[in-house]
Amino acid sequence: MPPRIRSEQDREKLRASILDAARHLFVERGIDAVSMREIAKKINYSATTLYNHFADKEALLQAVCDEDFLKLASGMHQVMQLPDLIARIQALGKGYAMFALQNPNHYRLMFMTPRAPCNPDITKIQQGNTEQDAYAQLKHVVQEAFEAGLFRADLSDSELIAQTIWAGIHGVCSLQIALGQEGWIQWADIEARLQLMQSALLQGLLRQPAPVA
Amino acid sequence: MPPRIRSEQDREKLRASILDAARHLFVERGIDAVSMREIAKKINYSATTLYNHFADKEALLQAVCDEDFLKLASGMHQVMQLPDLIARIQALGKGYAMFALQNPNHYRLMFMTPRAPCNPDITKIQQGNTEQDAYAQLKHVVQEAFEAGLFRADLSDSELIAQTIWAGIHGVCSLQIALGQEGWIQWADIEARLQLMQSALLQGLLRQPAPVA
DNA sequence: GGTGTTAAATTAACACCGTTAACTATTATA
DNA sequence: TATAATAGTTAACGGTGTTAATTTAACACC
Repeated sequence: MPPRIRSEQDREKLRASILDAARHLFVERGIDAVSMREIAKKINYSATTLYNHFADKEALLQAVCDEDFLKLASGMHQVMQLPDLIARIQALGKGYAMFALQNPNHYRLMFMTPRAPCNPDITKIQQGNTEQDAYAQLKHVVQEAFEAGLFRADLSDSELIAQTIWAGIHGVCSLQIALGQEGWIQWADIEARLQLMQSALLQGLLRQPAPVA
Repeated sequence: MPPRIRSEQDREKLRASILDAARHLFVERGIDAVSMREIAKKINYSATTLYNHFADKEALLQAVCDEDFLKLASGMHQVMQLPDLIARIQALGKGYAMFALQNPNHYRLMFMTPRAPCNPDITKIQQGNTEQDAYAQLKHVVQEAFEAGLFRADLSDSELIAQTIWAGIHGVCSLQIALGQEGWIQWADIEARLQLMQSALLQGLLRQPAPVA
């Protein structure tokens, strides 16, 4: 009932703990199944307190997403050290898929759920900044490979190439997340599906015949 | 207030009109944003009447989905007449993508939304029946092509191949549906993305070097 | 030390949601 | 004509996101 917080630092702490609680519940039970009241109860506050830190549920969701985008991007960033361009693309795909499959509910929130016609400018992420935007990293390395002449001669748009690679990996991951439990499909092993998507796409896009698996 | 319906036929009619109203609203505003009360109001009934025809919202949703699956499958079925196997695969992909992009909210419901751990056996669709199951059709033609020796020699699992092709097309469509309006991505033309995904995948999977676009 | 001000947190309330129970009015049948 | 079944209704329950009004405590200042 009293203000338990006066310092700006403590305020940040509470904000973070709201985000944490929300993230845990979202991951555990999915997005729509979690109420503001539950999130609040988990950290022993009343629901209305959340509104002192986030405008509404959508904004809270967006904040959780932002953190996840950063986490994904920073994971990717490590991989960007690899010297070989093709190996780098492959490692990006692998890392991206790992993130998706290990955080299916985050991934769903981030890449499988259309939100406000377009994400308003509420997000704190600097899109295009390779340190914060995983897609920008893929775009960058594909661009490098393109300039090195590694792609088929009839391909003239490196952004289109990057988007195709992204879509391929995303397709495997998102089908697995959405329908992986469906009994009526005899899913092949998810590793095999990812592997084949990677190799087939690269084989189809690269000038040189066969990349090393 | 009175029973406006006595014959079994009229009962079917009402059921169909509920499905229609639900579909329209879902397509218009998305799934979660539509309430049972709204659906009912649209056909001038009270909300509880819907429960005489469908166990709950989930079941109504499932019924709408079932109809869409059938529609998709029957669209695919026409294409299966094409004599050339590769052309058939390409046409399947094209038709699938058309359906997805023209019915984004249906598609979201069908392939981008994980529901009950697995879709219970409530569905009326006969999975595996090529007349009712679009995936079964793709599987079938890929199997044929596999047996005709059209794929790379190191590929030994035709189901894995089919799932990879599906994932590729699905990846392009679902990214478009979920993020197509996002301003921070300079999306290439959707037709070009579909085209490249098709040609690159086939190029990477087929034994013969280049399929005809 | 008393005073006002400000900020954090709470309770109460609103309008809506999916769903169930109880009820009403009509029809078919006996 | 009485009875049973059925199609539809209203009322209600517990839950949702969110807002308004209110309490409580800490601070700044005279």
